[in-house]
Amino acid sequence: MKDVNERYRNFFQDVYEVVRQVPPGRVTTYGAIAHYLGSRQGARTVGWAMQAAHTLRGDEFVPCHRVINRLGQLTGKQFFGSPTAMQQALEAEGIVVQDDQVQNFPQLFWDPSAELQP
DNA sequence: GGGCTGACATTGA
DNA sequence: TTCAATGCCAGCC
Repeated sequence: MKDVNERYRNFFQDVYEVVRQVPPGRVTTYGAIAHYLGSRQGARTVGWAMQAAHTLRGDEFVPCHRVINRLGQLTGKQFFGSPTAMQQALEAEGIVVQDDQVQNFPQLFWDPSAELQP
């Protein structure tokens, strides 16, 4: 609370933290992360954080392939270098992806606000 | 220094 | 019911 301004600065950091907490075989959405951060409509910024995240690596690695839109579509697959890399990554974890769309999405959905408590 | 864009989501009509 | 407009933050021109 002392630094409300810093909270925004940690927005990316917080996004990475949440995405890293996503267990294998599960997926989350931009809105869920944004809601967890306190900004429902900030989902757009979360997507921007993902773009910056895919440039990171090593300790800062973020499983962006587990982050998709609420429609279950692999919107950012094109940023993985290969249009199927994201799908391959998800399938490797047991997630069924068909036509760039995650099957049983509601079942695989992982809500940080519900699973992860602040 | 100011304005636009971007891997989305929610609300209103 | 569906379509359109709005809101958010950070990076880039």
